[in-house]
Amino acid sequence: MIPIVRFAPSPTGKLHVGNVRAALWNWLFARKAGGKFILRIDDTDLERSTKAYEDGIKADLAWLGLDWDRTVNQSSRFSKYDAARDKLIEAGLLYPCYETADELDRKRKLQRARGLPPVYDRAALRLTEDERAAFEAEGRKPHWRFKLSQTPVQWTDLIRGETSVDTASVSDPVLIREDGMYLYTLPSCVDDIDLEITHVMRGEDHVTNTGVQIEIFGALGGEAPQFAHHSLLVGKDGEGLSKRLGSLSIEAMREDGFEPQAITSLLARLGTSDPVTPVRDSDVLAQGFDLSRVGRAPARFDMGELEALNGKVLHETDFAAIAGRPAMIGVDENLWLVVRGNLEKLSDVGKWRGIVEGEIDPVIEDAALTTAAAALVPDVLDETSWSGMTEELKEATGVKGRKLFMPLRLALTGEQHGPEMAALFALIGSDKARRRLRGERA
RNA sequence: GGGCCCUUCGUCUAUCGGUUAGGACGCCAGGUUUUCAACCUGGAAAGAGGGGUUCGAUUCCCCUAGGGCCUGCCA
Repeated sequence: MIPIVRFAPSPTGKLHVGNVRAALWNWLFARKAGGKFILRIDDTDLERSTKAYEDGIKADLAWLGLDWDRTVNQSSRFSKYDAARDKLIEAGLLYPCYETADELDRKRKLQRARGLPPVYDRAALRLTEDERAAFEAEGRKPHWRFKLSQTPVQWTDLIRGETSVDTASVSDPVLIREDGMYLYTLPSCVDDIDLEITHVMRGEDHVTNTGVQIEIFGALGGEAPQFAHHSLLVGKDGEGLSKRLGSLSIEAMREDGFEPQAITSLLARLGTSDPVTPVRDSDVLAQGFDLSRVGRAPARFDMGELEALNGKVLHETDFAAIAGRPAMIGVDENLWLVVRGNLEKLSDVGKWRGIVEGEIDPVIEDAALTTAAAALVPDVLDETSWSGMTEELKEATGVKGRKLFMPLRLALTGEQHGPEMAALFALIGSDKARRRLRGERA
């Protein structure tokens, strides 16, 4: 049996690190096993779902290199959900309710105040024909709830092990809203059956849903897939991530200049016992992906860690792999190899290109030294010129070590840190080098 | 309030009752004829607290504390 998994975002917002971790893990799981990865767009909420968000989600996934074998929009499958609805009604497992949202809210508050769990009391089940007719005559439209078995539901979770949810402590879930719109629960089960999903991997915020959905799978006559619930990501300080999702959107990260491989390298292994390392090839991540190495505690997502990893990804990137990027315009392989080890973001390459090809204001720390150096710059520079010049300078002035090299670096690049000077020196050229060493803008 | 899950170096984690509690990232120091990166060597760094069970608990049980999630006509 080849695994078939799905990632099922609602197009009501942007993808963020939490979402993407779930998407990535599903993708890795499928990739490793030679299975299928289905992108299911959960757009049953016609009002909140937008094509723009859907396109954005697809663009983000594509950018991250997560390709899908098939894409399905729930909004085009309502007839299937209708059939499932009818089947459940016929089985007596889907019943109409007439409480308003306010009434339900009041009930819940009352239960809580009395220290009781806020579970729906099934009052609608006790409605007589006449009472129902009266509500309908009032113009009330029903919403529909699934009748839970009120017994413990058990499954072997691929991450959490033996897991159970007692559906006696859960409200009968509303499957269909008053306006006839399907909520997430039923379509998800219908599609999982219909698309022959074998494994559902999602965040642990869905654990209770899984208990409910296993009953729905049964009621629909389908076989429940295997489940794996991973812990959620939390922020650097251990707080829930939901508060600052804005800056954590994949779109924002792309705009910030992060490499997709940095994101996938971190998210694939964060929260597992595998070390986080820069991995350019996602298939390598896939081969090593193993649910038995996933921890159960919430893992911290730290932007600083991503930044560090982003640099490492760049340091190992070959020119050919990156030459086509907009930030690389005007950058040749030679320059790339010289500066890549000093990049944090790809956009930094522009700074170094400017230092080599453009003009800078030299920083003169030791004018006597740099002036002396200017006189020693050969007319034609190659990779060996630097050591020759610095050697002569050392003999002539007696200055050595950091006191010798740092003033030269500052004058020639305007920066305290940077790539190997021998290589940079040659790229800058003798003319410009002389002027910079004399403190002239060049 | 109720339910579920979680708690080992700063971070991610290993440990299936007996270990000098291991690794990775990060950090610090030294080396690599200057810096950054890379690399090499070395180093500091952890069992939330309290009770049990046991010859022996990081490991099993209970309590407390802390954190996450659920508790929607959201997904």
